[in-house]
Amino acid sequence: MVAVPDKTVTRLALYRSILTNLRGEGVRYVFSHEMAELARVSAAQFRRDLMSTRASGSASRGYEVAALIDGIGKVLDAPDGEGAALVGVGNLGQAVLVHFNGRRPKLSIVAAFDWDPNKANRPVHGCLVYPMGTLPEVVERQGIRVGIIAVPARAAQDVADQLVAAGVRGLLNFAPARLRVPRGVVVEDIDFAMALERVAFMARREGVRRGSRAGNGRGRAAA
Amino acid sequence: MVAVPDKTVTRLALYRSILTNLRGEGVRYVFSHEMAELARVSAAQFRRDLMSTRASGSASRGYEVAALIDGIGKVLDAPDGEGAALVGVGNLGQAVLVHFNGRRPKLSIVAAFDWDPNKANRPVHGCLVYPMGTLPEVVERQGIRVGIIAVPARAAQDVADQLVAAGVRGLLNFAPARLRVPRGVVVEDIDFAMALERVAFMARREGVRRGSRAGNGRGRAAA
DNA sequence: TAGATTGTTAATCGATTAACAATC
DNA sequence: TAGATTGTTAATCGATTAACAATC
Repeated sequence: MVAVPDKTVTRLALYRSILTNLRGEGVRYVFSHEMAELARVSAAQFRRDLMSTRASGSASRGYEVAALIDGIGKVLDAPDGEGAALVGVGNLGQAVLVHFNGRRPKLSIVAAFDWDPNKANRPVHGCLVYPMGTLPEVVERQGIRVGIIAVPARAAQDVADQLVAAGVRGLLNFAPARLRVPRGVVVEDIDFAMALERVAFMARREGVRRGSRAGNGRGRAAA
Repeated sequence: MVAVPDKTVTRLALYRSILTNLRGEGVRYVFSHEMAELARVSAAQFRRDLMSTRASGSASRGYEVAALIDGIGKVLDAPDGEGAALVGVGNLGQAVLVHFNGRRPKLSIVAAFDWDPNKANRPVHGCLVYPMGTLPEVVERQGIRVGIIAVPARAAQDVADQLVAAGVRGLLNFAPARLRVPRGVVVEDIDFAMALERVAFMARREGVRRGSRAGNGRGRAAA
């Protein structure tokens, strides 16, 4: 696996998301400056990021959308596909299932867990919900390496410990709690409150600025 | 308003989240190296970030938790508080309401909107839900400047346009769609699928690495 | 005091941008 | 062809880290 910086990974995922939408609209080719505008990066940045995917374009037609999606997949995806486990099937967990449903062929949520016995043993949004007690067995048996924590903050550390003990090496954590994990386990936090604070702050700051092009590309002009 | 880089803003929000938890546990003082471990940054980074808050510590006891929370608030918060509007009260919207509920005294969701007439005109998780048609009037009357988009992708652009037309200058967007907004409007995207892809990739990469300290601080050791 | 931590600057590191020959 | 875009390197920019005197 070639060394790809984290920020490049983030952008590649974004490019793929945009490209998948474009493909859905029937677009076959894109120029770097078109992609750059959608992704809110510079065209040079986009071209440079593509080097890690080995995808190439032509000066006359730009890049073939399908080829880019393939190329990015070769970098980002596990060759044989990968399954993730979701813990917590409340409002948030269900929203995650819906948002994720069939978005990526090589990565899907293959098992969900919940404490509520009424939710167990039936599918929710196409994913079977298991009783919480079966987590170690199910995760281990299915070789799941990625976990999604969508439980209240007070339960998050316990869930993380269980997932890690069962073999999970990457956690997507929605709970507003700092998880302690062993070295080698990756944690990515998504905290709604923090995100909203950031937006509110930046919006206020943007209001102060005199329409300069200062900043990092956010708050871009419309077409 | 002093110029604070976006990344510093992100970290300040994180520090406050951690500090609020610590205060809840009765912790009065912290050293920079303790905060740094929780926030997964270097101690120097933390001390440096604090300079923008004017908060200071003592060599013997470290920083006073309450003073730090105050100092960060002076940088991040609107002096008189601020309200946000939520559009879409499905699973995701409700999860956002619950996660956000009372977490920040100076920033709260003051109005929610939904197309479903059955949801309208009654409170959900403490927030009144208005019929979609009243959005322009309610947002304008309440002077709301921040909006949260928790609707399906196909409706996201229309909602964004409505919010912006009503005066909103910052959008937190959960829909997997690229929003086009006028210059001066800030958009922050939260895409579950992209986040999970990133975690899956980094977890796989971490597995390949030989326990070096390479990387950017993620995947830290437990105590 | 001695040991540890804070506040702050200079040095380093890495990512982004600018530039341009090669290509279509 | 002429004009525009791609692929890739060198220059720039900014953020992070290292270092250390001042402080408790």
